[in-house]
Amino acid sequence: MTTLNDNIDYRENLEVRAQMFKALGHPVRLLILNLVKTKPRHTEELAAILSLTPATVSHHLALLAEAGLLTSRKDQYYQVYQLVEEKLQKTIAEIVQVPQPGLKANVEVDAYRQKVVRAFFRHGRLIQIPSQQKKKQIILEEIVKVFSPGERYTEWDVNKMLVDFNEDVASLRRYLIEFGLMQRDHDIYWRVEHSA
Amino acid sequence: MTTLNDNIDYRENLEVRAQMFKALGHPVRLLILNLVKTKPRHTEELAAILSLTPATVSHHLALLAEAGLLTSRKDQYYQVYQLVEEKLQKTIAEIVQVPQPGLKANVEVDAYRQKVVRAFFRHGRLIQIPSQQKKKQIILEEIVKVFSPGERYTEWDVNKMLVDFNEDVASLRRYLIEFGLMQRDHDIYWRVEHSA
DNA sequence: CTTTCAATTCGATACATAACTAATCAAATA
DNA sequence: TATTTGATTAGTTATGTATCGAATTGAAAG
Repeated sequence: MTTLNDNIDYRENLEVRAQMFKALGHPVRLLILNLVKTKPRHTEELAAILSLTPATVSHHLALLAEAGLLTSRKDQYYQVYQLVEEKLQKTIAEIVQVPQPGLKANVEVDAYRQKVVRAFFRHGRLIQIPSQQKKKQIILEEIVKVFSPGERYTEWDVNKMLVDFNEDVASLRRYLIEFGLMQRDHDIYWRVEHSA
Repeated sequence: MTTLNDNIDYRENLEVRAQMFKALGHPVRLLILNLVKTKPRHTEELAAILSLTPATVSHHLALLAEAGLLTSRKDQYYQVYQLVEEKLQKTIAEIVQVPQPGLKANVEVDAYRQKVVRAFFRHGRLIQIPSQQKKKQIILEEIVKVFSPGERYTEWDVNKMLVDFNEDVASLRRYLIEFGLMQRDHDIYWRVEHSA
């Protein structure tokens, strides 16, 4: 189960990782990383090389340090910045990847389903049969739930159950077959089991 | 040699890479990448999942696509976005790395040296001996150039050459020895060769 | 213990970005 | 061909960022 705390951790993690990419998302900061890679350097030195003021460079260095890409130490008068090599060894994919792979995704997919369901059902009845396949698929999957797997139904049974959703039972019946959610043999209908 | 065109290419490359990191630098866009990773998805679907308007999601998708992280195709009514897996397989280091490693760095290091030199020399004379080691090092390295490697100088020779820079020849002589740029044996001085 | 000097912080300005609503576009269906 | 509908663009607002000059800080040197 996803608890409230999990979600907070998850969001924060996400922020931290976005922050790291944001730190990398400026040409000056990429230059700084490359300059610091050859050897540790101090603020004024970088400012002279980059033709920027120390104030501006200090700002960029702070962002890089906050993202954990640089560390700094005092040397004589100077604040010397050094690259944290390990941070650069991961692939983009490793950082982008969210911790909970399956779980979260399933919860989220429901959001779209629910939106479609809410749009087409009112008080348990189907306002209108959607013309678009993706939406049709979703509302048919909802409707087919009233049929028990394994049980057999006559066409009259089916009609009686479908009319609760919409007057156009003929279309609904046809679509349920067409989308592979039900099958028929002459007058006998049954719900199709779907594999995961 | 670095030509003007090289520098333009280099800058543009830099911009492109910064742009790619910038595209990754937002929590919503990281979520989108993760959602699209499981399967291709369309704008409206993502909007529903993320509780954002289609317009906003469209904006994020455009940034990700421009960075080459997503491709899209039309499917029925929908614009379906798909992950470009290869783009995520590189390490941060590979992307941060500038094309010209040695060359550029050397040119840039000079910027700081030149700033220091300009600050302490006027009309070829040393205004003042810097107290800070890093700066002292730089100006001494400049001064020592007047001595030819391999040649021998008496203290009187040395003084005569150093007085052109500054009256305080005693200090200059002492520092040149101290910083390992020259060596002496009694009255004979010579310039020290440095290895690369 | 005062002075020096690089680094940082502050304040201001110009520019960029994220979010929404509303308008427009373009493709698929009827 | 007209209509539907998802996607995008345009317009707007609030927030965030990059840059500089000036003021402040704090550590090292005399």
